[in-house]
Amino acid sequence: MSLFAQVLINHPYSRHKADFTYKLPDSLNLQAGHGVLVPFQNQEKAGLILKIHTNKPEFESKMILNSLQDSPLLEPWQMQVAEWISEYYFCSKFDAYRLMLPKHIWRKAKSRTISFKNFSGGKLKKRHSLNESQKHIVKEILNKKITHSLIHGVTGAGKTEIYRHLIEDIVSKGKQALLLVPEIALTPQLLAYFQGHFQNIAVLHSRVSDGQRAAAWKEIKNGKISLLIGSRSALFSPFKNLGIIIMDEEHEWSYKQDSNPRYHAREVAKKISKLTGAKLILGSATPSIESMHEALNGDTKLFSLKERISGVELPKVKVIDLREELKSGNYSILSTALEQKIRSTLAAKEQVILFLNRRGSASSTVCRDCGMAMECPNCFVKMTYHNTNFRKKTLLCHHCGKIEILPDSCSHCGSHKIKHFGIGTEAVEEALKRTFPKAKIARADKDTMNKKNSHYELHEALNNKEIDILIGTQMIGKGFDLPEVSLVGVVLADLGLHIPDFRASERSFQLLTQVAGRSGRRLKRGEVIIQTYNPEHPAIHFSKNHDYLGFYEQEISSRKKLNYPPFSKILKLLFSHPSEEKCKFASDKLLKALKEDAKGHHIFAAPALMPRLNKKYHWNILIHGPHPRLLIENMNAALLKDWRIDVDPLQCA
DNA sequence: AGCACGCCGACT
DNA sequence: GTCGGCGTGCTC
Repeated sequence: MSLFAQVLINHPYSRHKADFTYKLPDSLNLQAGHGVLVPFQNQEKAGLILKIHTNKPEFESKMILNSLQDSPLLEPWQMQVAEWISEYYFCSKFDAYRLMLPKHIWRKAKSRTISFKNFSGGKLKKRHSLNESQKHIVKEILNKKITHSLIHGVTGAGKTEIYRHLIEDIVSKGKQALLLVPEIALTPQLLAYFQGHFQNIAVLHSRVSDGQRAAAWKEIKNGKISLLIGSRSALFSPFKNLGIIIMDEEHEWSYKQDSNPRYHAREVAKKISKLTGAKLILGSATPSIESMHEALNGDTKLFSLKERISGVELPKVKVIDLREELKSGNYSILSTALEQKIRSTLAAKEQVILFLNRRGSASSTVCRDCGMAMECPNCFVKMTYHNTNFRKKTLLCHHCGKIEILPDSCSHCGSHKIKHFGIGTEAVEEALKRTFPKAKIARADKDTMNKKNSHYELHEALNNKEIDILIGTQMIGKGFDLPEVSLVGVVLADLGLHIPDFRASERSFQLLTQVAGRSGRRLKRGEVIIQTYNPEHPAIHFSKNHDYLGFYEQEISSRKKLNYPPFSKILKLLFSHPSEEKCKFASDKLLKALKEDAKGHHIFAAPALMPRLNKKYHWNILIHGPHPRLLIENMNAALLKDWRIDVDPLQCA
């Protein structure tokens, strides 16, 4: 009986039609997962065998020309993950399988072999022994019955040591380990930590070159790599026998991809864990509400580390009510208390970190005669005023990058009365220079951290005490382990609080807790001062007492009351077009079709939070309820053709 | 997405 | 005649 193969072809048309049927030649021993060369139109194209069967198609099928490699490109579990991703996230098989296949696979085999950069060896490190609670957690997690765990551990509680012991155990059993990190900036220090302990380590993230990626791929596939440290895409590496997936900082939003396919690494990791039998360990000081809910009510086992290994207490947090500050006549950026505290910290020769989640000198620029605010012509948002040596008197759009010189008169009425409102990191830097002229002050935001070594250099400068006060955006919230920092100040905690998104509060709490954790990590108890106009807001109130569980309880009860995830599901549909009319029209049409059979779901259409970006208008439809996917699964494909689909969106504004 | 095929106008 | 403009439709 003759055999046929369903082949996914490396051609953009595969986005529309998933696969093509080819005849299997008797001469080749092929199976699902094999890369092959096929005739397509009158060319030769690379493809991937998805399935082999005996059903003779109605049309005349062509013959597979050759196989590209001796053995299948993909492990069986990878193919199942790709199929699942394409179904669950509503993306084409082409896009789903592409996640698994590095670019080099499609190129004709070149003889040039790239030497693989293996981050192993280094001098063997002295082993710190674990404390009792760490030992207990390692022992429990290694218990066969536990497949999913969540480690909730305060900053500095020693999660990394736990990870190391878990990995050691898995590797000693001849299995492979995957350590996921939310961003590249965190890889160097984790790598440095693990290098002295493990023999064959690879690192994989977006900045690794194609050649190195291809080489690492090969070494993971042949089982030589025992530990892979990487960002979310590392999940798709061809592990032969994966034993453990550890997801550090599991609450981080960067674990969700914001382009097609919009997958969440945590959900993919759960799927891979199920398919391969690998253990899944989530770790965070501020677990996502969803993960904590699952740990308290579902099949995930919860472990808590309440104390820092150094024995140093968590920092003392003081909340300053800026309303009172205004009443007492202080209109400056720094409250009296924060200014005094900085002064005494500098006097004690200790370091200060200030945090403000907005860059630039001013967030809006307004004509005081006609009231016009300077807006970006491409994106209808206020332009941010920048005034530094590097960028003098400039208006910059933070969304599309449009730059304009600040006009000396209003383009609308000609008035010269132009004023800036709202502060950013540049403004804080200026204020600090005026108030503390002798202090060494540095700023860390997207504008100053634009070089490859910026992170490293900043870290070095801080460690060598070349900086007394560092002012920065959220990028300084993670990754710096700075023993000399004893004061952290949050200049304005309110910025993220009022975004119309049900996760705004959770996000603010995580950010504040993360930033506060930078203070006094090793030597002595640190201090944190949070300036805000909303001292009673839960995100601020609970971070003051390091009360994660308190925050969780109030947040989960509010989610329950409003029927938000994890008690329901959300699906977001996105449409963008240069014409606002087209957006409205498309939204109306789809909204109407969806509402015909809403199956008890809330559906609403609205312009996106940023209604116009880069000369394009953006509209969203949110479907909210028990099973939003049911509404679009059987929908006429033509209606959804121009829409992008975001399953379980993080941003619901 | 490409690349054929095809049906018209301008040109040696 | 025939070269080439790009509009339409197909790819196992």
